[in-house]
Amino acid sequence: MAQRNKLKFIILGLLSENELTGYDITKAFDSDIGEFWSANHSQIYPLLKRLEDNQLITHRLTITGEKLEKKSYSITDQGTNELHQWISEPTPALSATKDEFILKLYFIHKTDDARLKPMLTEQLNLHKNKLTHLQQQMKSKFHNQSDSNNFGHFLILQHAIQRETGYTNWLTETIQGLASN
Amino acid sequence: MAQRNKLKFIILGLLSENELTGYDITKAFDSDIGEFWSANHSQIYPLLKRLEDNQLITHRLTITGEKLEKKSYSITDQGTNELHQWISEPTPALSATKDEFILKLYFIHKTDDARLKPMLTEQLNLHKNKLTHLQQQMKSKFHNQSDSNNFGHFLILQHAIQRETGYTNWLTETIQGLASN
DNA sequence: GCAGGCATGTAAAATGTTACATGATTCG
DNA sequence: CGAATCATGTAACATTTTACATGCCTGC
Repeated sequence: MAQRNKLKFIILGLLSENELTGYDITKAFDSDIGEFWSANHSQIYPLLKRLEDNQLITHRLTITGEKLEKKSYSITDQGTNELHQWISEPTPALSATKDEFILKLYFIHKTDDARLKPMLTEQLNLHKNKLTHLQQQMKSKFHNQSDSNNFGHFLILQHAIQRETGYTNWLTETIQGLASN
Repeated sequence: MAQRNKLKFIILGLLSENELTGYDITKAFDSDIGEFWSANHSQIYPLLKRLEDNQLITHRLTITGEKLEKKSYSITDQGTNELHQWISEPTPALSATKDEFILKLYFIHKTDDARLKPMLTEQLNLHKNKLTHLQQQMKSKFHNQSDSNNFGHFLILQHAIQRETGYTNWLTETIQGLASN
């Protein structure tokens, strides 16, 4: 009975904090949530409609300027219930971490394969950049200590920083190991 | 131009090592590759057909026992080319790590939320089990030193062990932090 | 006035999951 | 001889990505 449709709960979760438009939700995937989930606006708008049909959210219309209409969505009691039920129920499945680079690595057999060094170096740069970005986020949002009102966000940032640190260390050591051959 | 259809390359990669049936490929996702990718047989069989139509693989029929037919697939030169082209080209995108537990955590705000401890403990058990499993794999496949003919596999196992070690450490420390409140 | 961002949607295609469906072989 | 595993497929559905499509607002 693995819970599918996680996007539904992301939307409910975001709306449980603030009244938001589809556009706002789309943007959330470019920043905060983008660290650990992705979605496009073409997926979000239809889902917002469906959630409203199911009475988990409602919206009110706002006019910006002369006539630009915004739909500001908010969560209903029923939506809040479903959100908390989802959070409370077990999360038993460890879904495979789909990392294309790791996949490629799997098919490299020889220690002296010439493709190894450039591949590892490329990934090291990517993960270093991500780590820097995460550390900046941590600094700007929590000034290095947990905010008692956003504990979960603090924890996942801490976790992501720890993960990227481990990833870059592993890459660095592996590259060094190659060089000494 | 992000390369999609990674399953295609997993199949090509597996077939570049051995002649395999669809059933064998399906099983590979329960063991080795299962650590970092997933796929069902209902996705594999149609894709095998499509890859054969595109002349990247071929098959020969084998009879097991009296009449059970097996299709043993092998890679063609063209398939080998595409595989190596994929491995050689850059892997620039860092896709978001979709972890449902992390998602739930994001929507927990208070440090004293009663759901935190059971959630973290559940995940700790899952990741400890995974770590144990990975360590056993490492032992049985590489007896703690890299096999010069499966270097990539060694590296990704090493990476996965490092990742799960970090994950369990973070969970353990977070649980301890809760207890001291 | 125009470029970039705000704002909302639909369509088509690809990808992935769950369920349905069938039959053979091996081992106990 | 029956259960587990080998072996291959299709159908229906859900999810995700890419492209198409439109129009307003703000700041320069």
